[in-house]
Amino acid sequence: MSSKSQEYDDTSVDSIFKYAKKVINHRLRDFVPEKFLGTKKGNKGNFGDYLETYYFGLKKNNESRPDFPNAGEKGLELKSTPIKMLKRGGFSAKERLVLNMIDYDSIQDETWDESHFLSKNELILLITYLYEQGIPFLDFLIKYVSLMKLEGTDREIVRQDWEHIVDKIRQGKAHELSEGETNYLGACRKGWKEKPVTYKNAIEPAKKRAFSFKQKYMNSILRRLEDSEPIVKTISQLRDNTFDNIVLKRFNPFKNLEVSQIEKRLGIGLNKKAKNYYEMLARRMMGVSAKKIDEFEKADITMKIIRLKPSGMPKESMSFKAFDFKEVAEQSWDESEFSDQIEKKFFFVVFQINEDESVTFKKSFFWTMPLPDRKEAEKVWKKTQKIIHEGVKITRKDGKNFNNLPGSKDSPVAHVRPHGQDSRDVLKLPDGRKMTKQCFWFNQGYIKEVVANHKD
DNA sequence: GCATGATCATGC
DNA sequence: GCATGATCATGC
Repeated sequence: MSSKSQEYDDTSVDSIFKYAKKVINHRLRDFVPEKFLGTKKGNKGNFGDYLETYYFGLKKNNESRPDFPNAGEKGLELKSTPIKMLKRGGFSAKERLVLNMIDYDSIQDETWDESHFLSKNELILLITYLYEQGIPFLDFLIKYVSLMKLEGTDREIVRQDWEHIVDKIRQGKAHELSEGETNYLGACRKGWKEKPVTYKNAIEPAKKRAFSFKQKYMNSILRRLEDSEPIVKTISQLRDNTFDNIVLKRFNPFKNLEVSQIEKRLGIGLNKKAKNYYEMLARRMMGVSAKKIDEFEKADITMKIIRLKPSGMPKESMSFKAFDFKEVAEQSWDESEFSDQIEKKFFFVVFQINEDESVTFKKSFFWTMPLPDRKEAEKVWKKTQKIIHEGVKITRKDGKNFNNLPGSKDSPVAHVRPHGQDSRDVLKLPDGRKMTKQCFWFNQGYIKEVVANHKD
């Protein structure tokens, strides 16, 4: 066992993954012992070698088994891959991910399910780092650590690629192989210095090749890793426009457009049934396809979707995070989560439900809650705290739970209502009883007012 | 499995 | 059409 054997359990994928994640935002230099620093130049394989040796404590070997043979069902393979920064901002995969060498002889007897390829590459621990020209590989910043499992339609297309390559080899035509004839999995040249080799059924000797995930495929993997993306991609945009204005302007072309028209214009097809449909749509309208908006994350801006009924009344109240009864009981208003949440900057994206049930984009605007309204919310919170102290009255009727926490009639601004997976999703009250999880909500009427008061 | 934002369902 | 309890879809 290696000196790193204390750090993780090499039979557990979870344990290895957890240990691996600690390298995010670090550089190899942080882990490599002093005496091994500066001995080598930026040689290609070095990043991976150093990572295996000095961080994971693995002995370099030429075995064809995965790097962690005992982890999971088929083992876990460790791979590292570079990405590069694009001039227009954002990142892309720098190169293909080279996998195992193709053995032209033995592969002819393999089936996909029993293939050496699959046994080695079904589950990969992928370490993604930022390549920068002119700096030593020891200083490349590690950006992502992810488990890359070959599954779903990707797996099927890779299988078809694999079958295609193997067929060609069985026909003795390995020398004709090119990367372009397959989709995600390519047979790339490897060991170009070496002479072409001959093999069973060969029509003529063929250059050595390895399986690889194509660069474009690695790009798609990268897209899945990047969970946030900025709205503003270049600095020049910010020279004569504020960030807020740039965001608002993005929505201009969609004003009063029906949502399917918006999708059409954006060239996308979103799942209309998803509960986050409008949130996804709003993000795409801003030119962001990642799950999170970089600037909103950094500025702690809360984006909320509002759908107005024809009457102008929001279709729903606005929910916040479920609260912990004990926390509300013990905290002061100033340290409460709700006071934190409502002091944030909000970004509202408003859609209008029309009489014919079509939905159009109406407007978007930034908003902070005025102090008098925050005072009112404070009252609701304090009332909630008082009721929790006194013991919430819970009754059951028609199979439903009812309680005496502040309702929407008790305040023009906010109320308390359940917010859980279902009625079995409960939390403990300070007195030990259990109650359906609850959260604070902005009243529909209050949101209506906020939207109506906003002049554009 | 759970947290979260969002939405559904029902009674009055 | 509102008030309120309950639940869904997604992401991690």
